[in-house]
Amino acid sequence: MSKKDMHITEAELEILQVLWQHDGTTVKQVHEELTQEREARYTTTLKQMQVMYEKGLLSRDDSRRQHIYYPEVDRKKVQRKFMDKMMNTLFSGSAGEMVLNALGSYKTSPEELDAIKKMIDKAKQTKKS
Amino acid sequence: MSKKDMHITEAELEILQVLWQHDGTTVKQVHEELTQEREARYTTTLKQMQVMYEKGLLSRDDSRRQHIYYPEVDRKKVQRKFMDKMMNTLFSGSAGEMVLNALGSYKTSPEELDAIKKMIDKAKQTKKS
DNA sequence: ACTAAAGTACGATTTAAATCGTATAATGCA
DNA sequence: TGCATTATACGATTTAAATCGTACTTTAGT
Repeated sequence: MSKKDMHITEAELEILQVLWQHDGTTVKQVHEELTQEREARYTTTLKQMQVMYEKGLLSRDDSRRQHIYYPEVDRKKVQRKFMDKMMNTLFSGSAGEMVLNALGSYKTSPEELDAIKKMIDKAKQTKKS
Repeated sequence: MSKKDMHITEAELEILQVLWQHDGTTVKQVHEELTQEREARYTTTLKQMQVMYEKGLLSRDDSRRQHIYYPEVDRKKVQRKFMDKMMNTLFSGSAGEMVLNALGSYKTSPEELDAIKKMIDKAKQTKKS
């Protein structure tokens, strides 16, 4: 299965989230972050990361005893993939509806609001010219 | 399990999507819509809807032979729940990041862009006062 | 050199979701 | 009435994800 259409599970997503935030992560680190949210045995986390490694979702440096893992999938691409699915199954394919909903539901900082406005203006600009 | 924290699966979401678009739907209708996307036996769809009915996700009128199903979960609430999860596991909890990403990735109609702008202005207004 | 501590490896099990086949019931119509 | 058609009911199976226990390995400290 190509990495492009690889199915990423819930648990895998949680692990990726941790890995994306560091530059090389041990199983121990990941496990500690995960278990702040929910319970799990250490070997469960370990096994999951091993499976992800076999699938090619992660790479690792095993030259030392404590292996160091790295994400091998691009965060932006994964975000995109999940957004696509959500847009299709929950917002009838409308990005606008999704965005309106998000802005209506969550607090957003003024800086981000400005950034969004700029992005909209840019999009309109492109359309006009 | 309360409907509030009920876990909704992928397949269930697809079925809900169809039901939300009609005012009462037969298994046959749902099945026909689903199989435009992917293959499945009729009894698979039927069984899924029966399970959803038992879980309370759907209600139905079985006074006639051909049962009519209705969604019993609110679309907005389900959207919200899935967005929450996505925001947390993929956008580090930042709605702004998610919105910027969505606007950058998908085409959005000028009307919707205006609507979004209005919403931003309203949000800012609230903040100031 | 021995042992405790801290790792990884990996098969086996459990849990949950999705799929399907077969039985049965109701309906319409020749 | 009898039969083909179109439904639902539901147990059983398959598939996939997540979890865990136990065995083994490496390292550091004494």
